[in-house]
Amino acid sequence: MPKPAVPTLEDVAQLANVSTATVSRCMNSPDRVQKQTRDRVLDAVRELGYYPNFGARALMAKSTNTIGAIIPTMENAVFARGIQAFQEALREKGVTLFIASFSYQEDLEAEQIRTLTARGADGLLLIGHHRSQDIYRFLTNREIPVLCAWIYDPAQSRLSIGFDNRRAMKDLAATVIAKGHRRLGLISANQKSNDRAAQRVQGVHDAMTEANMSNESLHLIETPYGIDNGADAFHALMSKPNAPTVVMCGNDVLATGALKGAKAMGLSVPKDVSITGFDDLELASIADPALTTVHVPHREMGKRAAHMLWDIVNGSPPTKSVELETTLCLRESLGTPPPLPTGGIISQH
Amino acid sequence: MPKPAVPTLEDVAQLANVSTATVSRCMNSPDRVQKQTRDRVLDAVRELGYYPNFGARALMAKSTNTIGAIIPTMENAVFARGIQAFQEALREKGVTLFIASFSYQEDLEAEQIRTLTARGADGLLLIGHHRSQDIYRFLTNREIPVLCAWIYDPAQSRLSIGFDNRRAMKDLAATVIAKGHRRLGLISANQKSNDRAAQRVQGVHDAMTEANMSNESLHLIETPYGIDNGADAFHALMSKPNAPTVVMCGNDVLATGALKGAKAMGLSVPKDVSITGFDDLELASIADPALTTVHVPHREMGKRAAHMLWDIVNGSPPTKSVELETTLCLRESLGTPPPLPTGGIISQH
DNA sequence: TTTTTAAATGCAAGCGCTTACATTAAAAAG
DNA sequence: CTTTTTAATGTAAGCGCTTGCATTTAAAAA
Repeated sequence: MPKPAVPTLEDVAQLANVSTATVSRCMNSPDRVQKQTRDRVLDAVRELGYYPNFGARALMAKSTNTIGAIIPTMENAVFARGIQAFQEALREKGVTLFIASFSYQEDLEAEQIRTLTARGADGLLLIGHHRSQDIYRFLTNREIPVLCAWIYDPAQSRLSIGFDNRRAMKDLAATVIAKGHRRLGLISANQKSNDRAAQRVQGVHDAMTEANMSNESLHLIETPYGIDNGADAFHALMSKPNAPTVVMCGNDVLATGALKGAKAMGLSVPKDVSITGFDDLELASIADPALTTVHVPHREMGKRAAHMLWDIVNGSPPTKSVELETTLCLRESLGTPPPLPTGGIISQH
Repeated sequence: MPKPAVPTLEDVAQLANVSTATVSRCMNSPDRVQKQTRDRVLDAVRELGYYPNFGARALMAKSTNTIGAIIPTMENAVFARGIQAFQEALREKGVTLFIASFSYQEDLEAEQIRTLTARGADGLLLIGHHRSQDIYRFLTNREIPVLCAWIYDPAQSRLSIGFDNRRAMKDLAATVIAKGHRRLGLISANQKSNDRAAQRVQGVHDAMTEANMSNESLHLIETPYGIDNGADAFHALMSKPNAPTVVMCGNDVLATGALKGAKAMGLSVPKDVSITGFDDLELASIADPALTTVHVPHREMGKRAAHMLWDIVNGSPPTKSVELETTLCLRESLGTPPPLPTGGIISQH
């Protein structure tokens, strides 16, 4: 039997002619061991290519220096960007980040939470507040520090960092309404599995209520993420009688799809119909016409989330959630409603 | 001292009135224990909210059912997309995926490799072939199965799945040259830290050589990832005397930046200057004008990578690397060179 | 019914590491 | 030169789990 076995503490100890305790000390608190011995040990470590076994270490130590992030999908640039910043900030603190995604399936998220926890994550970054009581109970029992990001909901007591999706969308909708739009279309992600999406829809309702508009004048359509889905939804919306004069979208990707849909239908934006997005991805300013949207500081959120979570894990939790500012980006895709109904099959007499 | 302590195997055993061995068997090979006992144990598990400690388990078992992926950055849609597919395919096999990123810093990648290895990853997905001997030696010693993705280089013996960056770019460049272009600009990512980028540059050289063009007629500029970096690079390229008639870009994001740069300089694409990309992100078809680029099947790559790595880990490694097909996407942004030099400060007499 | 065989379970030895405590050696004090 | 103090190192007990082997129990065969 050949012996490519990975070297253990014991092997190092033997080679350096010391006890395993000493080797361990060399790795964890080098100053507690004499320089001469330390050098000998370090040499052995190098020679053997020793690297401590994480499992064994985690078994003893309370802390693993690892935190986990569980996001819906990496394919959404919004998360990719924020998590990247999150990771970079953690790295500076010497913390390893593990990322897992769950494709917007709630049970899968729960599983990932359990997995990461069992693997000794010191803390978890989650997206949004919405999840089962069960999983929150689990987290509480284990005393796993959790930070929810991409959301700020004053009504929730749980610690979070993010922005007020509802208010941000309300502001945008109010602006839209102020432009004179009265028939609104809204393309949203699935509200059930995505509380941020739900809040944005709420925001539109808020603005409409404030403008004394009935909820009937909102055409809502839910669709999965993706440019083409946005285009399809747009088409569906505009094919109805009494088509909306503006189509608001829950995010920039859907909005870009809507833009594409408009082009396909031969509608000019914003002359025939206005379109808005949310997130302010680079996509939004590249699009033609440039997308009116809401700018969200994803990177800053990721970075600050890292610091917050670190503080929580290390016993000095911030006392309250952090609300980040969003800003309206008014660009070409939003205009005043056309003088006459567009795209509708039925015209008004 | 309160006792929110997380429940262990022992606790479950006690509650169910069996030995820890039995509980362990219930979790790992349920058929080796009588139904009646099993039910009792499972009830206890549920009641206590028990979840096995991964570290302890990894200490014993050889396999952890975890694989790791180490990518340059999540912010590049190309990886986000491929990894998402990778993850989904792994999930179907019940394998957990951990993702780590290294921001194109080689030493950081090495560290992540060590970390993931120490944490018991059964296999690793890496991007490209280029990395230090040291780290390959480490991987070999540990006998960690590794699969390199996003690359297919017949010259390398190491197992990989991907496409031939060099040939794909050569084909594109040949097409460009066939259009009549003789002064080429090339915006590339850093070649040193990114062998895919280097190969693409090589591809352009190949095509030029084949067309009997001297290397001097290629203006190469390296820049970090990002739309604005692409725009800046484009500007730099076009401000030189004897500006290129076509600017090829190492990826779609840089190309989109170039497009933006062209707009800012008042150059019309492709009338005044042609631009090409690589990857065929959604961005490419949304852009105006639509980007000529190379389509890469990122999702398929991710999915197949999952199966390959799984096979490797489970002892039935494929005998050879897999080459995926790329396809040229000829769109509006590539045209014939303008009759007269454009953008250049010096005109030719 | 007794013996054989198989199935179900328990026992206990670690996996590689950390750490309280014991031991030893060296420095400081008397 | 002995005694006290301190720094450096070793000893060994687990952390929570899996698993080979021993033991018990039940079913099958004789």
